[in-house]
Amino acid sequence: MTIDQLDARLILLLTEEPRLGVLECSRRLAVARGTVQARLDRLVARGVITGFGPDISPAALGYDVMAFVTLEIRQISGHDPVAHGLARIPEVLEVHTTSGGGDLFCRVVARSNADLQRVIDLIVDVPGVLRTSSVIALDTPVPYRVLPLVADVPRHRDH
Amino acid sequence: MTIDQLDARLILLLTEEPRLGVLECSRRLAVARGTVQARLDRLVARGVITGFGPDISPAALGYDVMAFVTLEIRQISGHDPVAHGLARIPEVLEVHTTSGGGDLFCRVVARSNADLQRVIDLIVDVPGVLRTSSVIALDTPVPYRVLPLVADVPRHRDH
DNA sequence: CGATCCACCATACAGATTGTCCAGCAAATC
DNA sequence: GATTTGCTGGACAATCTGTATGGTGGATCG
Repeated sequence: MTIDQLDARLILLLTEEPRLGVLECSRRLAVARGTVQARLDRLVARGVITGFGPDISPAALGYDVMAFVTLEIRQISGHDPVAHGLARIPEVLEVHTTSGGGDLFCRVVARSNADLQRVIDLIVDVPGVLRTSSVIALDTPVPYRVLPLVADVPRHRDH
Repeated sequence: MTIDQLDARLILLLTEEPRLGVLECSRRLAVARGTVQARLDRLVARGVITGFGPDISPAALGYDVMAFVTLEIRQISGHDPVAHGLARIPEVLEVHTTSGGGDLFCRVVARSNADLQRVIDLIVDVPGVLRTSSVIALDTPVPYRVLPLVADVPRHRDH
């Protein structure tokens, strides 16, 4: 279940210039348009490409502070209800359960350091949350990326 | 520096159905095509929309294991060289410097738990890295999202 | 108050792109 | 050897894009 070189090149191309249409891609990749179309459909069907949504910068919306929060939760309450409660907080951008056991881990944003306190208070108010410990991200030397993984396609013959 | 309701509706629409063209958007939002075009341009220019790249699922590429790694680094070496070294590892998806001080925080993926060990070894080999502690993400009850922030646009009159 | 600026609407037109279908081929599969 | 799969190259109508125009109402400013 891997992707081949053409897939990788297509993904790379689209990542660098997302506005490209199928036709233009086919020209750049020197393959037939139908091929690009088929590959794209296949990548989406396989779940490799999960979407083409616009990428939004929370910072540009005024959410300048980003932090990672580890939650200790009450064991008996289980992960799900807590995760549900967290999902209702817009500033909570993602939530993961961790290997630790009774812990959840989440990424949050806030408009300022003071605002972060408000957000953390919201989190603490979620039933089942016992304690939180947060770490503020000051800088992001390597922003989220996946391309290196994609570019790293050797001669896996697929299928 | 906020966005108004129309911007928000446009972003929401595009997130839900990214393949929509400008024209179709204008129909759905009941505004003129030129307006949508102008809004989109403005959002991109302002940095609110940072791109339209395809979203890739590492899991679909065979990277089933995701983990968060906290790095303790040698103070004198500084953040940057270390971050640089980390950036060379494809499995390192993002790196943040944290409020702690001598710490870096990163998200990594791997093909398996055993493979994670390999990745961590790569990280430890980066000059300046003293120690690592990693937490494996078992599940992701709330996948990364930004829409709630966008949807949360009251009557901020912009400008 | 009148002039001006700005965002938006409505419309237009040429050129390009999309969705779709078809036939021919080559390599891999059974 | 027969079949399936993936790619090519071509073709079509319908649609969309880039770009431009003029007109309108609201807000700002001297």
